[in-house]
Amino acid sequence: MQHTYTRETAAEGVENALKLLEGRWKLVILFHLFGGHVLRFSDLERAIPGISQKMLIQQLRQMEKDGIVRRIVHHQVPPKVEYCLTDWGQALCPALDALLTWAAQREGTDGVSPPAARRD
Amino acid sequence: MQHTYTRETAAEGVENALKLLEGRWKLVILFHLFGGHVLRFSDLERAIPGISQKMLIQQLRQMEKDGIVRRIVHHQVPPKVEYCLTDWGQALCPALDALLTWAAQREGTDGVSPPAARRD
DNA sequence: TAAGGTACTTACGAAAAGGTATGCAACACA
DNA sequence: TGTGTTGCATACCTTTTCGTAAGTACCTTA
Repeated sequence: MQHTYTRETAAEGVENALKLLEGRWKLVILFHLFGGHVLRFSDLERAIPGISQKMLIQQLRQMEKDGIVRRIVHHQVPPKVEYCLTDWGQALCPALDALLTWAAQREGTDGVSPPAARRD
Repeated sequence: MQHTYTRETAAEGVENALKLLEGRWKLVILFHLFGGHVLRFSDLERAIPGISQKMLIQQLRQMEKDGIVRRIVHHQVPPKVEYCLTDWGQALCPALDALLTWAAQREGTDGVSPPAARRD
């Protein structure tokens, strides 16, 4: 299958892709699930210091709705819910790798002299 | 040169890379400059319907500070300022392509049934 | 009967991002 | 002297995002 993009549709496509990854904590969660890891809610909570339950569930739910994360509910008491990546979620790896590679190229390619510290 | 990433540093690296691309209009601007295009402020303004001058200059300035965009000032009256990508900025192409490819894989890989329309 | 563990939900407020509107400096031209 | 062009800067407001804190449902165990 082949796609042809105009400037606008390409920009829109990437924007939509980025929207799925934006949001505080999403990438941290993703990288904890990469590699086929299956983690409980409380595992993630413990693994990611500083995150609140609200944020954790919020980001997980969005990624689930977006088809990146799979949610597995075990009907027990006390409750047990596990999270892992979908195949499509796992397929993110090479794309993120490309970004990482690009970021690493920063020094040496161009005459970007200042350290360019962003103020957020 | 080789990097080894932990879950955390990889997530942080990607986060930092994404921060450079986040922000309304940035990708649209980028895709207008890809291919070595050199555009004036007013060209971009006209090329991107809906953008305000404030947003345009704001995003351009950030990308300039981040080393993605180069700003060329011609001291004339009326003023003439041109914008183009740095080499590093151009190097973004393959990474964005990887994202586009990933996004296009959505259907067919996994059992993501609903169209998953995001409410923004 | 009370305490505890798990996976959430909800209310509230601060901060950041984004949009609209207006102003300004410099000079050329009429 | 007044008007027009270009590339911004600034003030103000709305919307979205993020963080904190508290509460809930369910059943188990002491």
